[in-house]
Amino acid sequence: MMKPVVRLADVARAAGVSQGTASNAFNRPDIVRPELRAKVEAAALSLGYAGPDPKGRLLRAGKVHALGVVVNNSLGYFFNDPFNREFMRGVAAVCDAEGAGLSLIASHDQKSAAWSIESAVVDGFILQCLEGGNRLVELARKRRLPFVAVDLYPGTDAGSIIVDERGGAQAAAEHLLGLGHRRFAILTLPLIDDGRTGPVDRSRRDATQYNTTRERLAGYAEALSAAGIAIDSVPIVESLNDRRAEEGARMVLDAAPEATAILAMSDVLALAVLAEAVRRGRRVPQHLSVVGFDDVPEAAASRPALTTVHQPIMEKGRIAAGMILSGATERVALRTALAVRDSTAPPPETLRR
Amino acid sequence: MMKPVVRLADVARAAGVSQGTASNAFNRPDIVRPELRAKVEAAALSLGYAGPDPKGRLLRAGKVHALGVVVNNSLGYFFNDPFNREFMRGVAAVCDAEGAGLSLIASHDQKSAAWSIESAVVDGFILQCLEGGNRLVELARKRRLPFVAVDLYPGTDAGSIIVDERGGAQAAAEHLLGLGHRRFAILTLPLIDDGRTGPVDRSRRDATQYNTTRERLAGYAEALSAAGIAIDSVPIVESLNDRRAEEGARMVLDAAPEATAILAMSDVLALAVLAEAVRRGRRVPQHLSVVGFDDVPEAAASRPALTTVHQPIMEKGRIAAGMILSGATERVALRTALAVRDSTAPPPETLRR
DNA sequence: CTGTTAGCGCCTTCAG
DNA sequence: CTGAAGGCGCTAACAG
Repeated sequence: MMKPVVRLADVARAAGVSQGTASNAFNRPDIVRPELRAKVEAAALSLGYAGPDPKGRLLRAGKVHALGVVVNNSLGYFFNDPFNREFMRGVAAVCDAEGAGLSLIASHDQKSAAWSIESAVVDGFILQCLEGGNRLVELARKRRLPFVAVDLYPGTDAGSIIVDERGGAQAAAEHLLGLGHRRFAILTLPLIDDGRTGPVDRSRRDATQYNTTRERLAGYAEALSAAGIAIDSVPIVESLNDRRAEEGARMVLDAAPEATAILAMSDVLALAVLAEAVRRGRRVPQHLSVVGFDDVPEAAASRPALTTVHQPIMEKGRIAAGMILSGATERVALRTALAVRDSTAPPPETLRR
Repeated sequence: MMKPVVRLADVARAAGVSQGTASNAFNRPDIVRPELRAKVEAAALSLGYAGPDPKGRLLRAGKVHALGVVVNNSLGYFFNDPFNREFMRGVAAVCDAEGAGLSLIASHDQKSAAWSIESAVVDGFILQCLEGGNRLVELARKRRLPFVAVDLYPGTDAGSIIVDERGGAQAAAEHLLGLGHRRFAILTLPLIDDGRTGPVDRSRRDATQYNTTRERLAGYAEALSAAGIAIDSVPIVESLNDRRAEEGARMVLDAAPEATAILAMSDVLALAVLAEAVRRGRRVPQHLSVVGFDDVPEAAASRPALTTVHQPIMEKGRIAAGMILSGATERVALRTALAVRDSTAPPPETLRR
């Protein structure tokens, strides 16, 4: 007794109808005579027919009605990052509403990424490009399916959703400057895809690979330099953006013990700084001001609530999914806005330079 | 210029080889003469061929090499729940390792669930059954694909992964009893799929639909009754397990102001109680002990660190994914273990009854 | 090594 | 309303 896979033709034969009619009985029950339909259903039941196989339908229909979200990290990391979670809520909302499927495509190593993208059964891709997106763009392009790049502008042949990273970063720095801070340190997201962390020198800074990081750094630099503070004089520490943000927080506080304000390039990093400050007995915002970036849900819930640069994360997910499912792939630019909360205040009097 | 979809046959023709050879050039490049292969590649390039279409391959191969995770909530909720996240990390690890795809199948309403399950292109399903799993089991069974139910035993025709819920709950209650507590309250996960929250009376308790909830309640009841405390004398409050846990925490503390120990049926609920206790100025564990269930990563990181019932969440995900991908669907039972941390202590002297 | 051929399972014209 | 037939795009088996 091997595996007598029963297919539509079998059901049709057993029911004594043609295959076309059997198909209709399943897919458009209303147009087939009740009597026949019942016969088909009975046959299906007695044969143990599983219903029309999506694989066949797929090939026939051409369209899959599903989208793939390509993640350039392992899914484990992906699910732990609040930004991604929020983003996926937006994507999922649209998929839910449209009844579309959602495939997760992890690409923790280069080969597997290529293969996954080549063989994903989807109508299009959403590329999470925070880090290392260019590779993914190339892969997706080769597949000749619509795709939209998030946080990266891949060219006119594809969609993209970007936010005003630079303006947001600038606003963050200006906010601190306005409060009277003069001694800064920057805790940055990775600049280069080599896993290195720690203090960043100028040559590394100039070699920045990642779009988002570069833009945000540029925003900080612009604001600071307008206030007469050269970016080269500001300690910059590079950190990974997962649990290891803890280490980054330690490093930046060690590297710039005299800083009164930390520009953290993500909320995950900023929250890690908050936690590390507590550990060191430095009160935020009385002794130290911290500004994040992204405005993930955790930012508003932390104590003190985090001052950060808001970007419409869920909205990005919604737009991205909508673009893929509708087939239109335009370029969308969204704005950022500073959300001032409780983690920033004027520096201690004695430290105002 | 409509849509000149180019397929393998076109490439083959253009390259002057047979379709079979063209196929080999892509899928088994080593067995085709380099010269011909180059010709095929050149033809593909000039025609703009996207590579073999997975849809065709799929139908041919029969196997998809992908699994579907069926979620009976909206994905938005799903991603916010730490239990699910941890579980998915396990699933994702296996998919990563096996190069398998991962589809998310949300089923926020009944019709969409049916359709999603019927039309998912996967080799099998993982059913997250914490709430309302039976419906999903039926749907999956109809599809005649392997599936494994998590936290539910669907019968011998499918896989299942369950943990010793009852024993874990019992251990939690016994721990508190051992510390000297006599005044309890229970904050429970939903009993019935009707969205109701608040105090639970006996008839509702007896009508409990959800397996996990029932087992955990039974565990609490057993331990308490062995200590001479009738479950009917213990205030039980039902709460949703998302952000609305906050409300549940408020309700249970209102309903049982004199309780010295709260048995929370999940860590999400327990953490909400911790937060609410802070708001009310009740110190944990000095004034109030709290025990959770699940041991999500947040439990160990909270302050105070949460005493809770550990279950191997990620391991469950790993096992589930492994079972689907290997085609073997057995029944697996895992153990729970109490993790004693800082949210439990003896009750205040004056309140030891 | 390469070419030919036969489906994988389904849906949808088109003719009755 | 029903039946017959073609083809979606690909791969594997077989014959050269």
